[in-house]
Amino acid sequence: MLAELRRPERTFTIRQLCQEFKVTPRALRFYEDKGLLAPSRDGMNRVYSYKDRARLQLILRGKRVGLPLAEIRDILELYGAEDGPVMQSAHSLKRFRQRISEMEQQREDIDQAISELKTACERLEKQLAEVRPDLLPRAEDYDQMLRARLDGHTYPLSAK
Amino acid sequence: MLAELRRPERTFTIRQLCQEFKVTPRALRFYEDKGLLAPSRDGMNRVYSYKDRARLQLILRGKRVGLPLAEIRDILELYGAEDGPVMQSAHSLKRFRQRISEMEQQREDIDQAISELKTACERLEKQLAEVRPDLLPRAEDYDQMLRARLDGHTYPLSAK
DNA sequence: CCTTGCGTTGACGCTAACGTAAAGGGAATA
DNA sequence: TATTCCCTTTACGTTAGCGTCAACGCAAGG
Repeated sequence: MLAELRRPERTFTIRQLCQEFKVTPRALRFYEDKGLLAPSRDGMNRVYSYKDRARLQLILRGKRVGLPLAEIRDILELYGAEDGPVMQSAHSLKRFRQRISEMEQQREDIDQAISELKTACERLEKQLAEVRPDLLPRAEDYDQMLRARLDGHTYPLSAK
Repeated sequence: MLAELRRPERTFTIRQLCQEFKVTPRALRFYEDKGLLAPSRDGMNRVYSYKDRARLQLILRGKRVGLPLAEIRDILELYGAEDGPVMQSAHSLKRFRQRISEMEQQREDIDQAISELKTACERLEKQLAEVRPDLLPRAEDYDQMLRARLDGHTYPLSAK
């Protein structure tokens, strides 16, 4: 009984999660409809637990790297199922390994794209500096650049 | 006149590019329709140059990292335009910088996802080893892994 | 001449991932 | 009591990115 006041006892309304993660209620209900979330209910209303919140984080991360919801759902199931028919697990294993190598490829693509976009931006900036120096990025923008850079590898928390 | 026989004189039919990059003619025409490609013509027929091929590579890479075609088109225009209205370039510059930091975020997400998927796979594999060792990956699968790794930067992946 | 094969341009179809009302329940507040 | 929120479900609308015919042109081969 004492152990239960840990912390993860907190729950969330749909609005709270939506504001925190910048998504719409429609999206959350949609994910639920597709089997990615399964919040409990208080009467009619949805009640999201800490675990649900964690799942939502995973869902959104999956989305950012371009996974379709169906894939994300499969991955989430993998996390929550030590059980289940083993044959299916064996099959999942293959697919996940494949996913991994795909994502490694994707990582390379991103690195490439980033560096190319960077050099292209520099070129554009130089050209702009010659013709219209007044249009160049100012303090405001550098501020944003710095924040991005610092958040990058100093604060592993980020997630916004 | 002598300089013109460099190499990039080679051209490609729509089929050739499609086979090389594992896309359909429909896709190429679609990209053209959306302003991402502009091959020359031999009568009615499309003739793709080396530059067109290069653009296609960029398009596909963009797709793999999750960029919408419209974004990719803008980026491609950035590469080919020293000219154009400067004001627009100034605006583009901001957007591209933003894109860059988005993609850096995306890179982190992918790294996270990869390592999580890897540990999940290992867990699953161990569990499988105890119950059904006969279902574990065999030579065949390693073969496929190797191929994936080697082909890595030659072939796209898609998710169909 | 006719088929085979690769090319073309519409035009309609389809899936994913939501957006956007429409219509209503239940609680708190004016 | 009436208004105001926040929640619910059902259902149709929308956008991106092609897939899939349909109908036709042209060139080579049998």
